Amino acid sequence: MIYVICGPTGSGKTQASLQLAAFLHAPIINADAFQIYRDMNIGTAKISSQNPEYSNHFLLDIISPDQSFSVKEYQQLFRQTIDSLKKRYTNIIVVGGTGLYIRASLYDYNFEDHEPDDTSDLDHLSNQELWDLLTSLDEKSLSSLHPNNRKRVIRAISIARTNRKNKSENIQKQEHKIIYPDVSIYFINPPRVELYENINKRVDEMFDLGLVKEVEDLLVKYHLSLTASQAIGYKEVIDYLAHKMSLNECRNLIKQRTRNYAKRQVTFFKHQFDSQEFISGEELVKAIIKNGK
RNA sequence: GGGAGGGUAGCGAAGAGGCUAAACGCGGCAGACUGUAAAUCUGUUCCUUCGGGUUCGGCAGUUCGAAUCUGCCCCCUCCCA
Repeated sequence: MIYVICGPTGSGKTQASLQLAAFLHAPIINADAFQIYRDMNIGTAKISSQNPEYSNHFLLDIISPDQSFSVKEYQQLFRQTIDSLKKRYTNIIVVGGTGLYIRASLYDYNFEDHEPDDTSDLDHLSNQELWDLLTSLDEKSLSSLHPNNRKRVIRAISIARTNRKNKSENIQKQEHKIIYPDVSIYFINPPRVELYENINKRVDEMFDLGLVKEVEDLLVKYHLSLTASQAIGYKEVIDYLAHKMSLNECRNLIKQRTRNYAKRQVTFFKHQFDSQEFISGEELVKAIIKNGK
């Protein structure tokens, strides 16, 4: 049985996963795009490596912060990990807040074979010009995109011009089903006010734990990759260290962006997954334990 | 006490007689999501029974018509004393 625990940051996923892991004798697979990275600990609210449960985690601390990472790589790693863990365990827990990673891994997403090509030749084009270009290459993909969403429009163009199949064809070929037979998805969705308060509190705690120092060390040790440098809590501290804002502004900005991010996560989980919803991690754990007895 | 500049929607900030329920930004709310996803993007945001109603510090005026002009009053900031 695969137990997927999802929810916004600060909803209590980690705590719930640890309790469930103990109850179900299950390993935990991380589904968080930034806990993947080594040496990014405080800002990602990662479980401490000192915690005895740490060794029970997979897909945690597996990539160096100077490396880029993508859903496709995650999907591969996830499926390999599930396959090997299934030989040893009857239950597996998946926890994380990165909806796309979870969805791409669970569902029959099938990313194109070719690496995305260099799209720098498209940079100077206007949104409208990109849109027109995509219209000529893959008209069907237009319906799922917005002209202002450059990043996605460029991606669709890139796929269409480097692969045999374009994006819309590829998606059409999929069945949009979960590929594993035994998955249950649990969604922790706390009341908004409570969630936001918790996020604010947690950001303060991160600073108390030495977030600024962690970022300083990170910058000394690595040249952060494009993906790693996008982490909330890190990019803001980097700007603070570059004297672009005060410490207080930095702290408030992190809180702000984390709240905004949490809202986006809620939207994703609410609509992209068929899940059982709980208002807290405790409720979730209670329900599963009750069920298991 | 003298002088100058201000008070606009939750916040910041435009607007200087009609085209203004009031640009824009932030925040809030809602949404999208198939290779950067802690990313990227969209919609909405005075009230409303969708007919309309009530707004731009307050009151009183001018005007066919005022957030915009006049008078008085109340606050705020800065300069001189």
